[in-house]
Amino acid sequence: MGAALALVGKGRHFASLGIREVTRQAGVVPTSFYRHFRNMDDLGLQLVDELGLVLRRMMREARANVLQSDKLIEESVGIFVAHAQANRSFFLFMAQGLAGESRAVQEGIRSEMRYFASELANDLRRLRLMDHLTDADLDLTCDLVVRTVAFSLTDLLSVSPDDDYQLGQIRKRTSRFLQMIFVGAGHWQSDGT
Amino acid sequence: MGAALALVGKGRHFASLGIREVTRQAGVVPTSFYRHFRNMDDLGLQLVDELGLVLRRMMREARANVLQSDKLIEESVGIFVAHAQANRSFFLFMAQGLAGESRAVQEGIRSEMRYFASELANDLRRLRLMDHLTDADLDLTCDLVVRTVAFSLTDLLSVSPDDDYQLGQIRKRTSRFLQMIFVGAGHWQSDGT
DNA sequence: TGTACATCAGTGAACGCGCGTTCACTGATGTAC
DNA sequence: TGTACATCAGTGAACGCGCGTTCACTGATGTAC
Repeated sequence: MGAALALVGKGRHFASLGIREVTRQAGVVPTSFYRHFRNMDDLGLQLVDELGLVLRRMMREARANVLQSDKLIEESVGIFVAHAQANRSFFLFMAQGLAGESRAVQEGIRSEMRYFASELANDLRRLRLMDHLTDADLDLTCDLVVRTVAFSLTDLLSVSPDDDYQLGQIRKRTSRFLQMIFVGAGHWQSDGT
Repeated sequence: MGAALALVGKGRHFASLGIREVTRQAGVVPTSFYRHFRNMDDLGLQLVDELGLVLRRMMREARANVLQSDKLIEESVGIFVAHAQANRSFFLFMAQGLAGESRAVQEGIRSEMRYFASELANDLRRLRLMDHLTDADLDLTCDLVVRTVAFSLTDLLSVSPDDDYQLGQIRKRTSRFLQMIFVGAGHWQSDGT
């Protein structure tokens, strides 16, 4: 699994990887592959599971650091960008998988995103921000937020990992996106939408 | 090119297609491939060009139909969904290419999206909606709109093309996303953001 | 403490097959005179 | 109107190579008695 991730990290698309290629990168004989996976799709699914762990770890850190900040959005985006950098290959895999070949992987990633959005909704409810929204509208907002952040992945992963200027630009732009969404959510239904 | 699109339409990922596979689908001998393309990347780039035409055609139709409507957003989203259905394979290719293997294809699609966003900004300026926004903030808004719509592609393309119920759901959800963004844009800078 | 056995990741040879790419070719269509 | 030539999409045989997958194997580690 580490080898497959490494290849994705080097710019390859997961759908184009072969078994021999992955085992070669892993420094192991091709036959060993079958000890662990039935085929590449199976490997992909196990990567999705591990991706889930990475995301949960990120969420935990975000919750710990953000509560004591007055700049919730900037802080959250910062943590997201930092995690995306630290787990570049995982997030590349995620971005690829959303439009990937395997329906199962696609569904898995989508479900991780749904989970993420619902956790975000819980947090906002707990913090009593957005109290004027119905549950359905809060879910809508959180879904939009998660999508926006996920799309930023594409930007993030296409610039060099140590181009700090561009990274800063993306962070700023993503923060503004989220601010605009939250302004929209703040005025939702209160005016004549 | 049609053959490659057809394979993508059948659920294959562009990155995993081979030359022999494409020519087989085209009903032609493998050698013929080289009459038209240098390699698969080259084919991808030419597909991006054609994708541009498809998008421009869509934009033209949207402009023609939307102006005389009082429900700008629903109407626009409807046209988008209709085009995405009619050119399913093209839009699948677009969704794949955003996180694809070829940097050039990626950049091409991204640039089509930028163009789309800037045209949208021009239209909004011309219609004198959003007059209170600076140019930079209007661009920001339009970028966010285009991203949101593009992300909906992923939803759209993962449901069966004739599942009208789900299609309606996606259309409704996407419209609400855009409404929320425009509410946000409408209150941007006017309150204390 | 020592012996026997189960588990399991990794090995290495072998298979048939489809891959990308080369080459010299054919045959239809358009163009010049 | 007819002849000669250029252009160009497609042909078909051939190449060497890497692919996925099978098989019987080795050797280390853990477990039972």
